[in-house]
Amino acid sequence: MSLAHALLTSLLEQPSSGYQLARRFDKSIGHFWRATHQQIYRELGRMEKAGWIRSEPDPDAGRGRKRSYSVLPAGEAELMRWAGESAPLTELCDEFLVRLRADAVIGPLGLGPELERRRALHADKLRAYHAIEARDFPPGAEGSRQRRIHHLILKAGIQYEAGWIAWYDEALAALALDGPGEGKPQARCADRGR
Amino acid sequence: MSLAHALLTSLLEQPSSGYQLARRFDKSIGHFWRATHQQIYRELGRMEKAGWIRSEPDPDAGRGRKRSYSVLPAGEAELMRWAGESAPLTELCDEFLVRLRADAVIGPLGLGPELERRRALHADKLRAYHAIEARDFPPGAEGSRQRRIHHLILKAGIQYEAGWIAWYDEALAALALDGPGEGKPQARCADRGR
DNA sequence: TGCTCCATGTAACACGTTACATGATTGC
DNA sequence: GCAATCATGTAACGTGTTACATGGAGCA
Repeated sequence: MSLAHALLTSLLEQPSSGYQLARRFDKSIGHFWRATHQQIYRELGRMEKAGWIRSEPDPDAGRGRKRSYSVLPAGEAELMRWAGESAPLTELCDEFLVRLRADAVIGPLGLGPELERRRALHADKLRAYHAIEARDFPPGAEGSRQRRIHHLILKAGIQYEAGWIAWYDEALAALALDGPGEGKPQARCADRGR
Repeated sequence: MSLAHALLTSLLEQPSSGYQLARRFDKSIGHFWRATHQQIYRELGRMEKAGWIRSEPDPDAGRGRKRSYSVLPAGEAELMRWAGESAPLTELCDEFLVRLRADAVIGPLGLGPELERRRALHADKLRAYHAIEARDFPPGAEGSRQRRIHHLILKAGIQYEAGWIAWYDEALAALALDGPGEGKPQARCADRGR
């Protein structure tokens, strides 16, 4: 149940509506913690029931049924309590590695293009992170503790993407040893028969 | 639903009972895909109903009610079909980064010890992976395509752990700038009042 | 009028986790 | 006999995903 705590953090930074939170999650926290709007609404409901947050029916304009949520002292206390807890490591868990292993067992399946595609996607993300870094954390500026932490979090993303890119390069090189036949899975499948 | 496919791969490598699969998942595939025995039994039931695998009631000895599962042609076909699919990237999703961000918002919470603890855990895993690498993939040996792929998968784990270790070192250095007061969360909490 | 975006929600389902239950075999 | 381990399962729950529904606001 740490989506609740991610939301608390986000609401402390700035009180918002559920919709805004969902959109904001696409940036900042969303880089390392995904949530759909349904999850967020469900969680906001629970948090309000628990007394961690409260909602005002309509803060600025009279349009729609927009609600703005803000954190109550109990919510801040809960966040503080939770942040001090120790949590298990997030383990590496990647579906593509299962596919690779399957490929090892039942002959070459022509994963080359998918490998390239994934490498390109990681490269896109890395570029995006670097752009954010250049804009928000220019070299030379020291920054407050808060900014240093935000920078650290961004660096985790950079490190993660760069690591995958390096690995995909290695994988492409290692699988290229199979030669051009790697692109024709059907032939190999027929070979195995069964 | 890719636990099913991980199990198919594992069963193709060697037909086993559910219990053996659960244990085997602690090694090999388990390094990047976790599953409890309950999940595995549930999934094996579904897969048998789908005609992907079959079970023999008692293969070797007459002990217990052990069942041995093996992959049927339909299961192999399904695995091949699935392996060729393209899947979205696994995104970075780490609870601790949420805690860090919370720490940035509501003052220093003394995350230093937890940071050290997590770095040490990653270092343990890295050491374990390196030991496996030294044992199973000695330098100089070329190996078959299958072995190269297994090595690649292991390298993904190594890369992942090494990346986190580097990041934690950076995080420890960046947060050490706060000085020794970082170890006393209570004082800072009181400061904020509210 | 119809289209798109803003904003909130329900319902059903898939997946993973935790707790608990059961019985068989092995070793002291 | 008793404990530990092997081996399989049920039940309940928490979280995440997908599909669908609703209605207001702004604009062509």
